[in-house]
Amino acid sequence: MVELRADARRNLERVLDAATEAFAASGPDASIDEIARAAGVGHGTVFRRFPTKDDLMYAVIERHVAQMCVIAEEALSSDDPGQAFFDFVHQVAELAMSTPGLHKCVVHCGEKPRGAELDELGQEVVARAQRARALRSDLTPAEVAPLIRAALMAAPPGQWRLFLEVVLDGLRA
Amino acid sequence: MVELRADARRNLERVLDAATEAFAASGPDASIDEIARAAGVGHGTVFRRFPTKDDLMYAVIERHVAQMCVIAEEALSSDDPGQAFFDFVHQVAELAMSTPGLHKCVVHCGEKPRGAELDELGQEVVARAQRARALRSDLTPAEVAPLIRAALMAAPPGQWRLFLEVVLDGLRA
DNA sequence: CCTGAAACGGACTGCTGAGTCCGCTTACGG
DNA sequence: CCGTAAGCGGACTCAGCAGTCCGTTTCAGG
Repeated sequence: MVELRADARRNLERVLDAATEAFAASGPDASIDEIARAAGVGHGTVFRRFPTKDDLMYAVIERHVAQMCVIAEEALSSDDPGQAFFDFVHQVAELAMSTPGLHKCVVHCGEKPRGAELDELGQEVVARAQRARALRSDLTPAEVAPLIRAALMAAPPGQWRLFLEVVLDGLRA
Repeated sequence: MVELRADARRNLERVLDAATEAFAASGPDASIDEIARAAGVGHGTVFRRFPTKDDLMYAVIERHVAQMCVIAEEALSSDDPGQAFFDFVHQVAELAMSTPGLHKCVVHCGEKPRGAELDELGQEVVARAQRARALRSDLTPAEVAPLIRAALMAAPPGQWRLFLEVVLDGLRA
């Protein structure tokens, strides 16, 4: 890809905007047709840039996932592993729940964009908190994220912070 | 519906058996074709008895939901509302998680077969426990079930009891 | 301005799954 | 054992969605 023609660049931008909006509204179920229509292009145009729907989704959520990785790395560099865990969860939840639809996409994509990296970092944050006796350790580090995610996604619109508190209370050692 | 011809009754039974198995295995995503094939009938036969897929699902899960209603009513007649709540949750969870696929169907169906009734009973169980100061009361009774359900469904196969304990610990006053 | 490569977009394919229809089959009462 | 209504089942319609193809349009450099 040397350079993008001006109209192509414009359309690419429109597609990404429309896709972001659509995925935010409908999660992974948003259809390519719907996105193309909203962007004012034919859906062939979408597929030229993103060979599959998942590729488009990766492009849309990459920024989010990367941001979460940064937060995790900050948590890992803290010298209070317990507090770091709770701060980390709150920050990531805030980010995820600002656009629940997109977060469903992150879950849907699993390891693909940088999900594996994020998982690994998150698990290390948990493991450190457990070693510091700030968290119950009968759950494995890998199990903590699904539990928290499930609680967040199950909450009615305004209530996710409360649901999160309940689960975090249950997780404390 | 006066009487059912012998072959019809036989087929109806086969369909219900196959549907139960299929829904248990795949949740609400099981297809009518798949069920009809497993039952050894054409899918037209399925639709004659159950005009829509949901109707078939209702028939399959009705027994489950009714059973849960009974458990809820027992809990309501206890004179220790706190303990009754925890016993109730454990029993319902045991029932639901014995066939997670069917439970997904129950959730999918929402109010239809007797879901509204079950919700109401469950909420009363919660409310009584809250009044007895056995449960934190910053959640509304209607919010408790979704939270617990989410935790159960998010658990890896063998771990749902642990996930349940975590959430229940978080819910205690 | 003029041309060719890049980009476009919509018609098309292929798939899956719900729900309908109707000609054929079969149970069962007389 | 026979007539008929109940029952059967698969071919069919309809809809939605991912992904492909190709004739047409448009950008941009010479």
